[in-house]
Amino acid sequence: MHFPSLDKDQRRILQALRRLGSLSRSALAIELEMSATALTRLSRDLLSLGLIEEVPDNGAQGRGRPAVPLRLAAGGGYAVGATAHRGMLDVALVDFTGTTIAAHHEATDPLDPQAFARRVRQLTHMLVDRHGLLGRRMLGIGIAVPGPSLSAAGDRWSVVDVLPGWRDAPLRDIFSTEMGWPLWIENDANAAAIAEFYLGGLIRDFSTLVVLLLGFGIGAGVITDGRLVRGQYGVAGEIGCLFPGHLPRPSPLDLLATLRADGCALTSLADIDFADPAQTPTILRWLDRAAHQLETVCNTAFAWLDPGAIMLAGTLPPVILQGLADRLHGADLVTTVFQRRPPVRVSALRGSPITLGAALLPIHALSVDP
Amino acid sequence: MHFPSLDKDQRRILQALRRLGSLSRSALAIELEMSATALTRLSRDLLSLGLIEEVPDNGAQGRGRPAVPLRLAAGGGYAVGATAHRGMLDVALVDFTGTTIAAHHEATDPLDPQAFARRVRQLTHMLVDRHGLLGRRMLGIGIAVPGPSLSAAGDRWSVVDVLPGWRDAPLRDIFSTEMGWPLWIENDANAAAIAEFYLGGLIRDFSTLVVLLLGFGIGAGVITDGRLVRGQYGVAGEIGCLFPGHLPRPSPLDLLATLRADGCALTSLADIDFADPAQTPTILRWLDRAAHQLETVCNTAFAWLDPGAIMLAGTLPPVILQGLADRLHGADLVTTVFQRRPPVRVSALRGSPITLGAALLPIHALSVDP
DNA sequence: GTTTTTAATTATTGTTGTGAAAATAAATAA
DNA sequence: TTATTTATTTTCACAACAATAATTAAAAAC
Repeated sequence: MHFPSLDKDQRRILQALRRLGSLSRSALAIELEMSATALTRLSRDLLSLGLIEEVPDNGAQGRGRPAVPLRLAAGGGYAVGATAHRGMLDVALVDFTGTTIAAHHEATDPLDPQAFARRVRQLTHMLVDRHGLLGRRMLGIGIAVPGPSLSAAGDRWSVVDVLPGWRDAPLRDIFSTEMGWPLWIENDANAAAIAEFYLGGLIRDFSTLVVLLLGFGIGAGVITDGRLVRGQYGVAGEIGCLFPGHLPRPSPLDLLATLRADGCALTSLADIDFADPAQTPTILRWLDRAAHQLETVCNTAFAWLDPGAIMLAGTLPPVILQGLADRLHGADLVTTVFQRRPPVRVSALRGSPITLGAALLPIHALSVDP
Repeated sequence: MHFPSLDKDQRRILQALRRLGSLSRSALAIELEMSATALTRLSRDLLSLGLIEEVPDNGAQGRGRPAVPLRLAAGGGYAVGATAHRGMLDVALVDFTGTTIAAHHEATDPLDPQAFARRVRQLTHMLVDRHGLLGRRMLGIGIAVPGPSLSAAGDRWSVVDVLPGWRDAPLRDIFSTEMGWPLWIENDANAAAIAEFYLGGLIRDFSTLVVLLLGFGIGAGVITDGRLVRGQYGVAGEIGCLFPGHLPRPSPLDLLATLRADGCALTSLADIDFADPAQTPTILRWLDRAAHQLETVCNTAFAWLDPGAIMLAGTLPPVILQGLADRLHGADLVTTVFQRRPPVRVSALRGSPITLGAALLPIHALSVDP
């Protein structure tokens, strides 16, 4: 059922192309310290698997036979990602380069895992049909769930309890019998980290990064040396617990609550509007307070993990995330000890990093050795 | 010059034996999901390299040809570890199983890197001679330095400035030209983490752990999935920066300073004595305060890394470390969110975990793929 | 055109690793 | 003693792979 697992050298080629875009065989051979012979064979295999392709018209390059750059082939396969929120269902379809082919977003009644899996299967079939992918290689499906794993194996998940029937259910069994595709289940913040890594371009410059996901609550995804950090029992990055339960934590719901407390009649996160004069003062106050709380988070992230970048992502409007980043840039973070600017940035991904990251999980698994 | 690098499967065998002690070929074949044929070949190679050996008289086991367990061979090689402190020089010699063959501790004038390397070479030759290791396989030398790396490559180090001429010196060049052996340089807390992992028995139960090293200042070593976490620029685990510069941090020097401020005339850490009635009250107060400060450290470690264990190690008397651990056990750490007891323990290693960990670096490098 | 240059491929050859099945080893049970 | 059982080793045919050198390809320089 699984796509044949790739050789270590084949994975190295794919990862180099993912990092550097396109490279000729000879450049790859130098980059990866392999012989040209080996590279010919490996690239032939990858070409015939359809995972890479030659870049067509490549302009003049001077004397000698022109090099033919290779790049990842969009048609190398596709993958599906899905997320469950309360009352929402998100599905994304990406090609082998990670580009979004289609994204689907719908409001639903709260679904139990079985119903969720059935609906995701339906939607997948619909999207596959609509985009003419029938018969093309399905690499698998990634599902991002809010909440940490209950086991290192990732069979059961402590899903936040707004999703009825999810907590402690054997999600892996349920999903894989319901859908039959190769399956990855991952924490939503970890999925977002994967998305920022591959699609946000961080893979070009960094091997270690942290993604702060301001979503339902607040969580973090950590990648070190190109690998997700899950911890001994799968709860690494659960930074929500750093905030005492009786105090507000810097999450979107907290902003919503703050706005309501100040008399703004909002029904959902979507109503938050920085430009609304009724909201601006409250939002500014919240930004100051939330940024102050995030200082601790950033400081401890630096101290423990030394990430090359800390990305802010989540459901908040970009303006508000940028407000947090600006305040953190101005703050006295511990990076100054090492004479570095705090590398806090705002996610620039179009589309939900959670769902995109979920869709990238099957592709990520092809690139990283087990 | 390097010991021939091992096959991935050979490394898997060594790591399984390091983890599980001793296993017969057939048990190994099952454990590692290899064929008996492959295991015979691989174990023959490792036997002829002298890295493993058969366990002699193994009692009755029931019907059938008795299984011959294999184990790591002490004589498979030896490695040297060295640490520089202010006015101290520590060297340890370990065999391939990680057992200490000899340890040497001496007081010196502050040494610059060249002089340090020369002295370590001298001592190594002396210990090698004294223990009849001439001609035996020298796997390399590990050097633990206090302070973080200045680069991901680990060529230059931001060594704490009590060591004159170390900071920002090209340590790798200096040491390797001076000694000529395969060389690893590592942060002292990371070295301690390696020691706890292999010698403290944590490798049996955990793949993710944190070691809090209360040494000159306070630092941490992090291992996730059996690999050291160094971060993007090599400063992961530098948790000293979490404590504001103008306030005391929970380090041995701080305890010393606290005792002195209370009128106890101590000259060095070695004079700290919990049983001394003049010191006890101060130490108790310090323990409460230090444990409270460490709560934050432990909480953020749990939140970011989800370690299977947090080990307390360092130069403080075990009684005092145990006092910290007891207080942390009683504290309301965030692990309780996940219904777990905080797995804080005190190092049980005999000998300096820093120097032992340094000596294990060449051995660790044999086991982990690059 | 011919030469030169660089890129990529194809023999060629030898090495290495592989699992299946058969053989051997060393014990207990009958 | 002989049969049985389990562990390990050997045999063997074969696939994967790598490096060198020779070859082909496609362009620019002459």
